[in-house]
Amino acid sequence: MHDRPPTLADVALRAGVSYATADRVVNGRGGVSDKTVRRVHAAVSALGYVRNVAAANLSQQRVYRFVAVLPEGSNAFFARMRDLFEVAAARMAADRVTLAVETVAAFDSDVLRARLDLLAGQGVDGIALVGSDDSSTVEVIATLRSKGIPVVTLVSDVPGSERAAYVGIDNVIAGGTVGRLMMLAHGGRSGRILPVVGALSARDHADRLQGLREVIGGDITLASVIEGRDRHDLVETHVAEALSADPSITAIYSAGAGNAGLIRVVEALPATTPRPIVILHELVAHSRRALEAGLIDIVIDQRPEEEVARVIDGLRQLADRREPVMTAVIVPTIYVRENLPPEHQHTNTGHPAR
Amino acid sequence: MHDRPPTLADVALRAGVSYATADRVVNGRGGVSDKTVRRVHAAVSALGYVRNVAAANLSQQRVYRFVAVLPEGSNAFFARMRDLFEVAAARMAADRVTLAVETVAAFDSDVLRARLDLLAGQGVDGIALVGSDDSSTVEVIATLRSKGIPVVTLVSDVPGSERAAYVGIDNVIAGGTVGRLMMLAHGGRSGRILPVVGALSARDHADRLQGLREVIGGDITLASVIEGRDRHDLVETHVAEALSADPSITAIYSAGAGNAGLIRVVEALPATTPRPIVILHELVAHSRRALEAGLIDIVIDQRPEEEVARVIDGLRQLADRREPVMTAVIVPTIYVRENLPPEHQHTNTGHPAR
DNA sequence: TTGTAGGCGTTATCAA
DNA sequence: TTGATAACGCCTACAA
Repeated sequence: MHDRPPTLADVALRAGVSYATADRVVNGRGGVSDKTVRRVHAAVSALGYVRNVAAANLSQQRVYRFVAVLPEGSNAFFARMRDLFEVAAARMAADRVTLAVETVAAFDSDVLRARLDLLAGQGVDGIALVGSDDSSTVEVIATLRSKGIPVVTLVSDVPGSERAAYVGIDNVIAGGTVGRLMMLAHGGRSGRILPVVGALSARDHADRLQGLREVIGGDITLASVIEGRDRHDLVETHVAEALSADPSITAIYSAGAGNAGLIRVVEALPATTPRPIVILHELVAHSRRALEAGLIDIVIDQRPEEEVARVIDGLRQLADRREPVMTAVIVPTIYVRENLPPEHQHTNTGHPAR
Repeated sequence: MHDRPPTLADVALRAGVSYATADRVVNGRGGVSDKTVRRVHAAVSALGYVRNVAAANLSQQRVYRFVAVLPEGSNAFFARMRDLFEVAAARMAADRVTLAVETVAAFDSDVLRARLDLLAGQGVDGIALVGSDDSSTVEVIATLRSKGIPVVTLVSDVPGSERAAYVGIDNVIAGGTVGRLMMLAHGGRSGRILPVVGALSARDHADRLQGLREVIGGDITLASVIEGRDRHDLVETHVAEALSADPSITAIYSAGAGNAGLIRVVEALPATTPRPIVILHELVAHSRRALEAGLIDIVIDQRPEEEVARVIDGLRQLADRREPVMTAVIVPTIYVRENLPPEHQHTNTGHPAR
């Protein structure tokens, strides 16, 4: 009735071999005769043996050491992500897995490279990093992989690289989603969307814009793109100018950061005319408040909570060399005022501590 | 540099007591003098000792036995959920946790009770079940809890009960979200929403309607509610009637199941007039296809994948008597045509196998 | 090519 | 009130 799961000892017994031989077969260590191999395999499937990962790790004193490398700086989104990693790290101590969160200067691939080389020498079992497009990053990932250290790209992929997996959204899909919502919100009427990005050269922003273009149609047009460099001051002035220059604008889509500036513009708009429809990315403190205040309509979010969970799960699987289950890309989630998740406790300010 | 995490032996050594004594203190087994207790606690925090769960479970030959009880029948949503549980169960074999998925006749609390009583006698470590409102269920949960078996309610809560946690969406929030989207889609114009539910007596459906009511305003009104008993044939005829009887209807919100019927009605609508805005619940085969075909606008989904993950994680934590982290309710997710997740492999048909 | 045995960190039993 | 120690299932060094 209450039979415990079979152990390797059970398998060995049934196959009529020693424990060590059964182990050699099961773990493919070689040096076993064909006849024996078959006997052991038969016993394994007859008994339904499944290796006990916990016991295995215990015997090896296996400690998982993972590192997440995030861009440093004052970005609210990555501050949130850092929080999430740290909370997760605390929860995992009892499972003998450590997760260190590091920050490197954003967009400086030399610094990143140096840091990763260092980590490679220190017995790290897996690394998660926010990808960037340059070839230098591709190389580092290849180097790490050759040393047996799997790399998972996070938020932004490094397509040509040997990363084991990408955890993040598809930005074309995200932009397309925004497009659909814009269509819906215009309800067949004509309209003009003002697109705001950090820079058109940024891959993710460009992808989002492309997704938007693919979906909008009918009487909806695009105004010329504003590049706000993800800085709220620049976003503020440029958007304010664009709105006063072109009264036909009915909607704003901000594909990048610096949205505090955009929100200030909307807030300052005269109450006489209906404000434009506003959709932007990432649920952070200021976008949440704007949504609650009715200043903006929709926030499209890449769910950092889910991303963090997947990164950790994925790294663990890779370190265990289990079948990599690694499910598909993250689905961008749509927040309106009514389905906001409960507010979390904020720890990292996003500003460098020192 | 590469120091392994401290073990209880390290703690004992530092506290100047035997291993067994340190164990007694750490696990609160009593029978230790105050002085000693303090010494051990001091050592624990000095060294930063964290109990190694894997080793503990190994020594106890701990095998987690969880059971998920789902309503049987031809509901596509629960078929999907069953799939998800089964996939998760397979993945967990190596971690010595078994998860059996059972189905009981929907809405028959006597059958449910009998099944649960049986399980209680069989050494189950935790149960997930889809709640229903009746007092009988409240009692069973209390009984299980008194036997030390934690219960997690899933999809539908049992508020007055002693369930350890609820994993599911807040249906008022879900309805409110729909309300907001309806407002957005009408863009200030007037409109009339046709609400479709399974039954007004169903708690979740009623909650969704309430959420909707709380948000809509302006020139948006509600037509009288259709009760379709979650049957696609009834939904089909009633919705068709309502639409032809009231041409002022601009939108349909289906808070329940039986949406295949609703979709057929929309499909058959004359192409002369713009079709109504349609929002419904749960991403399943037919709602996905309708979204892709442009027959409906939005699907609001409770993310069964995430629910299953949380149930398992929660049950495990409860069984381990760790701090129950159990995060808040699931946030209903909004799908449009563009952000559909990749289609999954379908296993359970939703129809009883025999 | 095959077998033996000690150790991983914890629990629990038996002694002192 | 305290201490010693045999499991638990697996890995691995060593022996045959």
